[in-house]
Amino acid sequence: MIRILLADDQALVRGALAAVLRLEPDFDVVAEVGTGTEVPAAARRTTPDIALLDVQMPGREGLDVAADLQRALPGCRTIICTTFSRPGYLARAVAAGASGYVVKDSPPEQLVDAIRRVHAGLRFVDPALAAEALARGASPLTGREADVLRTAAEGGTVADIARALRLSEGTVRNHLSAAIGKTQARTRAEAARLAEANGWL
Amino acid sequence: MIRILLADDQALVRGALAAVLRLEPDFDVVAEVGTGTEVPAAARRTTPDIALLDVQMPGREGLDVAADLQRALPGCRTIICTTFSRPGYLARAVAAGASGYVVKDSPPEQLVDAIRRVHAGLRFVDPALAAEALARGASPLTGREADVLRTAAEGGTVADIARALRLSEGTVRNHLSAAIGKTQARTRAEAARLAEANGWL
DNA sequence: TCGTACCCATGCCATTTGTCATGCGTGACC
DNA sequence: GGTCACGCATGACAAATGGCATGGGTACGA
Repeated sequence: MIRILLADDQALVRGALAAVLRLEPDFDVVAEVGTGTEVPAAARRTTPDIALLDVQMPGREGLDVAADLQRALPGCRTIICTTFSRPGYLARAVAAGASGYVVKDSPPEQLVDAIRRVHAGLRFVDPALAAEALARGASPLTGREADVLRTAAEGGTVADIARALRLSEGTVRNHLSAAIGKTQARTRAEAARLAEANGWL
Repeated sequence: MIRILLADDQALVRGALAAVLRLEPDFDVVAEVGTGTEVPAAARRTTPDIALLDVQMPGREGLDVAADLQRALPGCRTIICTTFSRPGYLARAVAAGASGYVVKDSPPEQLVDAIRRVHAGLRFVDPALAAEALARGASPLTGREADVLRTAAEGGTVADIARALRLSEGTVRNHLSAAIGKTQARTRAEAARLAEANGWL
């Protein structure tokens, strides 16, 4: 039996996924949680073989949780399962030690297939996304530029960003300017959109 | 038997939902489609009792499709099922003749319950969302303000928006200014975020 | 040790943006 | 017919923004 931990904040989706996974005779969904913070405790309690994590969850992001889980339970492999096919997310997932990456666009069989492969010690990455990631490459943004752009995405003024990040306004403008240039955008809003779409934030 | 049409662009979610609905002995999922444009044809072919529509789908939005479906197959009742609990969406769903509105956050039992109620001729709206909608009220934006704000959300400059909407730049600035005032924002980006979050776009 | 990359900051300047006042036309409503 | 809300436009002005140059500090690898 393959023991599975399921983490997704949308109860309807989580329940439905659990139902479809339980249809496989060799699958056993041993835990279902709705937040990232619950994952470590649930994993220690149920010792799953596979942790299926959504990227966006209240509390802690799936990508952060994956890294911790990797250290705490080396026997448990993680698969990231998300709505967003963003190259940057894939890169971060791999860096966090995830063994698989499945996009929610793909058919259910692909998820089942991914779980079997990862359980067998292989890796699985959505083919279309893998190609996309290779084409787009890594994030051109420096850490600070990403911080500033992330805060700018809220829609506040330069003063707001500077206050939130405890920087001078001039510095914020410089980082924004650099980010706008690197993303080939013309306004910070566009830069934020592009960076977000690529998973660079 | 309650005949159900399922429309959701995420194949994994769609498949999982179909699986969980098929567990109910009196439910029959007669059609599964991944785009809004496929819905009318599939509905005519399979004559479902209930159409379960996601809001965001490629092609046509679920809300638009709902209105058409209402006219074409009066016997088929629609339930909107979406990730987003936005008051504005609920208002538009009701206007489009939908009989139910379920948020994907809610547990699977609630969806099953909603389907049974709607099939029985009742209405069903997620309780938390209904309260939210009452509290926030309708959109304060005029049609043109919403247009401008929607275009502004792409991140372009005033000139871009003016060109896209064939308006003068001054007019665009006026609409933006009005929208910023009404949403109590301080930048157009913030106004766009707030309006989007409320489903006013 | 040097070069390089990054972070932080300051200052300057042209452009863009947000705000306001004002005007005109249209359609809805009393 | 008058009033009102709305869309569209123009003009003007203060503030915010985006480029760009410059300089200092730190960390890291050659």
